Amino acid sequence: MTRHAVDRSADLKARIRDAAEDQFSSRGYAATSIRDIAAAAGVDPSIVIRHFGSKEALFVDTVRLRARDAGILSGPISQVGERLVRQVLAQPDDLVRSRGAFAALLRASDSDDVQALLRQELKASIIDAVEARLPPPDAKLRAHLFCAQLIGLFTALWVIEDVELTAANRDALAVSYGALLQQALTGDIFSTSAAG
Amino acid sequence: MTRHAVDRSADLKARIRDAAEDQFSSRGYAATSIRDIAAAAGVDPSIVIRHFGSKEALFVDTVRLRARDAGILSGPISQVGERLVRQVLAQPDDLVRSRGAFAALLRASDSDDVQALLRQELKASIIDAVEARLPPPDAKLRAHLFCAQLIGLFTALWVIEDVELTAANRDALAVSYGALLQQALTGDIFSTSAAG
DNA sequence: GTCTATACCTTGATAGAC
DNA sequence: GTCTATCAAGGTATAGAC
Repeated sequence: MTRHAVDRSADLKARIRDAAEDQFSSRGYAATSIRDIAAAAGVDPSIVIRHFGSKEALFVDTVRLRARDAGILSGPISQVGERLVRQVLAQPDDLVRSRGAFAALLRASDSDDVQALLRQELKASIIDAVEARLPPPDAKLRAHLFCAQLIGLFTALWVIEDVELTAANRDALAVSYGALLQQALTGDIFSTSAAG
Repeated sequence: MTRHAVDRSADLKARIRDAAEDQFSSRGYAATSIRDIAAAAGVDPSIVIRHFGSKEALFVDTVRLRARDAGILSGPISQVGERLVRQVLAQPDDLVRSRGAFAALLRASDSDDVQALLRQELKASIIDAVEARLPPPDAKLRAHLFCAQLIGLFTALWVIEDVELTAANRDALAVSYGALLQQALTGDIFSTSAAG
C-alpha cells in the first residue's frame, strides 16, 4: 500500500464516517440507508460495506453522545441539577448533536452492540463523572439513579417528545426537575421516611 | 357477507392480532416480519396486509402498555413512589407484558404514529391517573415530571438494561428511586432552595 | 492487493387468478 | 375472500478491473 493509497483510503473512510454520523444522528438508524450515506460521501455503496463491514458496524463506529466534552456536570455539586436542566433546555450546539445521537442510539438499541455502546457512552459521559464527585458509600448507586432520571428527561423531551413538557414554563421545569436530579445526588433518599 | 363469514373473518383478525402482539412485544418491531406473524397465525402473509393495511398499522393496532388495569398507582398517595418501584422490580405477569411493549414502542418511535401511540398510552396509563390524585395548581406538571422519571426507570431497566441497576440491592433501589418519584408527587420542588 | 460494479436475498407491499 | 406471482427497496457478498 503506497503513501497515497493510505491517504486516499483514510480520506475516504473519513468522508463516509462524516456522512454516516450526520445522517444517522439526524434521521435515525432505520431511515438511513447505506445507499444514502454512500451518495452523500460520493462513493459506491459497496465501498461502505467494504470499509466498515456492515450498516450496524458503521453505526456503532460513528454515532456518539459527544456530551463528554461539554462540561455538562461542571460547577458546584450542590447546583448541578438545576444548571443541567437549564443547559438541556437551552439547547447549545453540542447538545443538539447529542440529542439526535441519543434518540438514534436508543431506538437502535435492539441490537446488542448498539445497546452496549449506549451503556458505555452513558457511563463515560455521565455516570463516571457523577460518581467521581460524590462521597462513599452511595456514590455509585446515586450516579445510576441520577443517570436514570436524566435518561427519563432526555427520552421524554427528545424521543417521545412530550409537548406538555417542552411547552412548560422553562424556569419551572428547570427548578423542579433540577430539584429531583439534585435529590439523587445529595438528597436524603435512603431512609424510608424521607419521601413525602 | 354471511354470518359465518363475519365470525371467520373476526376470528382471523383476532388470530393475527394475537400473533402480532406476541411477536412485536417479544422481538420488537424491526426483528418481526409480516411473514413471521402470518406463519404464527397460520395464514398467508398477504392476508395480514389485506386486513391491517401495513406492518406499521398492525403494530399500532396491537401493541399496548397494558398497565392501565394493573392498579399500579393505587394505595395511599404518600407511598406511591416506593410501592411502584417495588412492583416494577417484582415483575408480575402483567408488567412483564408491558415491559416488552414499552421497549418495542420506544424503539419504533421514529414513526410518528408509534410516537403518538406511546404518548397516548403513557397519558392514559400514568399521567392522567397521577394528575387526578394531586391538588392544583401543579398537578399537571408534577404528573409529567413523575412520568419522565418513570420513563427513565423503565428505559434504564428494560431498554438500555443497566446491569448495575438491575443487580443493585432491590430494597435500596426501591427506597431511593421511590423517594425520588415521591418527591415529584408530593415533594417541595418548586422553590429554588429546596434542592440539596 | 485494493477498489468498484454487479448480482443476490430478504422483506414489505400489490395485482390478478380462482 | 383467499392465495400465487411479482415488484421495489435495501443490506450484503462476490467476482471482476486495475
